[in-house]
Amino acid sequence: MPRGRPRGFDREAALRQAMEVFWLRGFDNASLSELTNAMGLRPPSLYAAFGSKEALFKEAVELYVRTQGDGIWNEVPEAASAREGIARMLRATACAYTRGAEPRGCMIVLSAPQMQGTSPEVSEELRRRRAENVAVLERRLDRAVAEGEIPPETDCRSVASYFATVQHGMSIQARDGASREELLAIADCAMAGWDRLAGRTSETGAGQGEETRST
Amino acid sequence: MPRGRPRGFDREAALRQAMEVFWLRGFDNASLSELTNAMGLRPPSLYAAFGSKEALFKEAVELYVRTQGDGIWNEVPEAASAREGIARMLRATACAYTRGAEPRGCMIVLSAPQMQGTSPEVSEELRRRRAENVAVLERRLDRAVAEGEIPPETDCRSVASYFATVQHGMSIQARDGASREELLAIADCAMAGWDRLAGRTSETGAGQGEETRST
DNA sequence: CCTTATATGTAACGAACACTACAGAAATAA
DNA sequence: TTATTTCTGTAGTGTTCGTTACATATAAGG
Repeated sequence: MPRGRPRGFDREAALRQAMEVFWLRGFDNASLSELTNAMGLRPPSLYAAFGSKEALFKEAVELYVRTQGDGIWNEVPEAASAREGIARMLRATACAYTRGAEPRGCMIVLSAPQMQGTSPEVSEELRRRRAENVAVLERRLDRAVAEGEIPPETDCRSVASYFATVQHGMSIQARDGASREELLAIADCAMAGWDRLAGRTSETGAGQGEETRST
Repeated sequence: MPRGRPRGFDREAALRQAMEVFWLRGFDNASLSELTNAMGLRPPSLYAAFGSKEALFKEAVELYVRTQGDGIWNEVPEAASAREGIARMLRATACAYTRGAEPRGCMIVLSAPQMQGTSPEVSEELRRRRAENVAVLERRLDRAVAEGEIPPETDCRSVASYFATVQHGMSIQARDGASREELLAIADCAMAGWDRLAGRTSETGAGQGEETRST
């Protein structure tokens, strides 16, 4: 169906390799030669297929969110309770950040955290996605208020920011070499304040459950 | 007393300017021309006085720790209780990260968070300093156990990692534009789990105090 | 066949990077 | 004074950066 010479490489596979490089090295530290090496192609092919380094990064971020982030953030709206959703999100984070090989921590957090790199577009895109994650948490907490899981006087915005902050911090810990057990322990510590943060109206039997730290 | 031509600039003032640039932009993103511009000197003077970009950065980090970090971390060993020390550390963090102008968040966290920049030395140095902060927290918690403030079965290492994680995450939030009030609310949320994390043996009347969130 | 359209490899582009050779300037020591 | 030592400004070094011109290769449409 296409008119000219067909592409000689798998676009999706190449994008996946680019994602790994950006994830590991960040946007600015990832050089074109490093990217083309990992992707197995020459610069003109990269520019023909993706447009620019910046555009390639944006696609890589989308792929990251689609393939890596979903397993973490899907839990929040889908879980039966806000408490369970957030606890699962934190535990899934701990597992995702210590999965196998090198790239640990979150690409959205680590790719350009100074907000002062060569591309303001990239910084802003990542900030927007981080804010969206906070919003996901806040919406779930608002819903929990509406459903009577947590009391109406709960400061949903602050609580959402708090759990997002823990999740961001876990990226640094992961890059510093924290093990899965350590990250899981951190996740459990973060949940320890739930009753104080979101009252306790039983309803879901909030006092028990398996959220006590065991390590 | 010195033999040759005297230096034509204030070394400390120049180092302070360099610190600001590294703090705002990170190690790799801070270019030599940007540094020399901010410091008000030419490259040969910089290299004569500091040796290299990497050596300049290390001195800038020392200056940062000495002038910015002390106000935050001194509280931990000095406070009467571990609880008070950690709460003050988090509140001081919230204030420090929203002090006046641009550079927000922690230089130690934000300067090279990918651990994959051009200088492994720099990454390792920053990682070491982050680990030292965790150790400060853990030592204070150990002491609190010894003094009977918190129960002996407390997992001091995990609790220390947890509070360090919150502090790291606050750097990201600060760069994303969080206000002082938001960061203080996050700090209070982080402390909400204290009784669950470190038991409660009264001793310091842990149930009351001003740690309830107000915003 | 020829035309058109897209992809690829070679080989570069100008710009920015960290860094420095060199000569002159400004101080002390004799 | 002259010699010595250190700092400074000019003007570079070679390298790498992201990006692209250009010729060639490979497909479909006519």
